[in-house]
Amino acid sequence: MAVGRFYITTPIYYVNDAPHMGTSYTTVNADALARWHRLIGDETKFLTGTDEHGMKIAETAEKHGVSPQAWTDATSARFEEAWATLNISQDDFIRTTQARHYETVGTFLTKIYENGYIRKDTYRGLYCVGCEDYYTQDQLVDGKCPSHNRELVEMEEDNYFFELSKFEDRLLEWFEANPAAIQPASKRNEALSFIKGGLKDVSITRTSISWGIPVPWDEGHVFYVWYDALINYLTAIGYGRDEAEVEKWWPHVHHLIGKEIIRFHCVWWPAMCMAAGIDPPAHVFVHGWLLVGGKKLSKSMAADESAPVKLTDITPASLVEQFGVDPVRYYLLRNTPLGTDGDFSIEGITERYNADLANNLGNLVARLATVIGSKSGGRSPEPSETSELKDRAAEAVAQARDAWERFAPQEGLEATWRLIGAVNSALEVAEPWKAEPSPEVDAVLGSALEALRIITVLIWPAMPDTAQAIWGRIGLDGSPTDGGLDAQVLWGSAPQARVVTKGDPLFPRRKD
RNA sequence: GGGGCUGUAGCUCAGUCGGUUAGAGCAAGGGACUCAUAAUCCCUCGGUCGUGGGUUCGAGCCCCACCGGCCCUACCA
Repeated sequence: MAVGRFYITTPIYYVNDAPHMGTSYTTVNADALARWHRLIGDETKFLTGTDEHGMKIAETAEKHGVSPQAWTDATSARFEEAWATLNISQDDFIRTTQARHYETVGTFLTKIYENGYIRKDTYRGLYCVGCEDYYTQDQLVDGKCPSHNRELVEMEEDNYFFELSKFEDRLLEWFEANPAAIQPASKRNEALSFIKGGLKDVSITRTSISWGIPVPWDEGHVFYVWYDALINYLTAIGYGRDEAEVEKWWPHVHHLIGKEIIRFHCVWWPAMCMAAGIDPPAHVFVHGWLLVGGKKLSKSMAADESAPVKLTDITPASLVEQFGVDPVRYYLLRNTPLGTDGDFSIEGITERYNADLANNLGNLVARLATVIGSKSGGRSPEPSETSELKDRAAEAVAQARDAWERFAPQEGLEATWRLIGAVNSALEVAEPWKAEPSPEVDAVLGSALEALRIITVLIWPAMPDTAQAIWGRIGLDGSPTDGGLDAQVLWGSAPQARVVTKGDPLFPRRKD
């Protein structure tokens, strides 16, 4: 059950890459979860942002003839725009180039340094001048740099190392004591077996680059990009600046991440927290990847039709333009359970759109409005206390609540769509369009409308615009979130005799 | 190469602790209906649970091998 407070984060996205459907997947899921928790009345903090340091950024900026800061200002803005397009409701958008982040990173890592978990050492390795980075022997292809195919040179550099190896036992204990800290279980096992395989200390600073956060106790060094990035979750709650805020939100955080960064979030990050003397994050939820199964996307989506289509080639804006924001959100949330890999295709989204949105939900809104218009004078009739739909609605609410609590938007929406099916089915049985206006007909239509009202509340976290639109059509003021879920899902709690209007189809059926 | 996750109906996915006849939605076929966006409702079809072994009274589930997909291997949700 809700603890009354909900802090959820996405990873911060690296600004060298444009926002695409992969990053959108994470962000939309986090947004819907945040919205659900706001709906049930939790004090909610939803954090996303951009990761802006590192050599690649500096290089790219130079190539464009601008300063790294100017470059990241421009690219970070693209993420904010993309999230606006997807109706993302973040409470805070963090950038690692902000002063507050420099401050928190300095405080946090100094703490680890003082606690004795950071040591200076000389890093010797094979260095690729093209990449300006080190490689290990087993990363090489034919003894050469995998991306530049050139010979590597033996080099050495003074680095600070985080003594990750000292945390093996403590991490294992933490995993043991907190079986639900990393979900799903399959991903937890993955992290666990990585730890059991033995941990090596990690190099966390560079002297060869300057676009990063300087090491407070040794000015010639900057922190390596991943080490400052993870700390953003603390920056946003004022670590080192506002202890009351930290108390309030930490460690009860929910990190939503993709499976490729398990290691950083489930091994490094908890160890870093331990080293700094704070509790590790309470919950890391790892989702899978959306895969494009070899099906060809339309020309407007892919730059080159002959090339294999990658998810990262699809921009949120192009999809939203084609389908609308809520259908895109719905598809991402509904089609694949969080935690396993899923399939992404234009055929898939079209199918969901037509079946779930146009035929089931959209058509229900339309048919109900029409029949209420002809049989109940266009005013919302009173729902029946003995309607079967009352029980079905309560059931859907309970199932949705349970599902969202478990980070399972897919199941929450499934439960909601079962209720939509029940309303369509109930109308079919009663056939109110055949009868003369009567109290019995009113009871049928009033109950169906009341169920639709509850459906509207339940879809709000996934499709806020659509929920608001239906809310208006069924004659209600304000928003489906007013007063919170418990109040809104009370059967018969809405004002009666409201004006119900039909309007244009919410989701016109698609022919493609 | 090494470490790991995964494979269930044409498609997308459930399947608890090993326990009767493996479920849902979509798609397909049939019927009903005509309020509604050719929508809706009811019924039906559809599975050698990747392959081959093993453990067990009993395996989709546990063990081994192999095959395919994917992630990590120190910058990709």
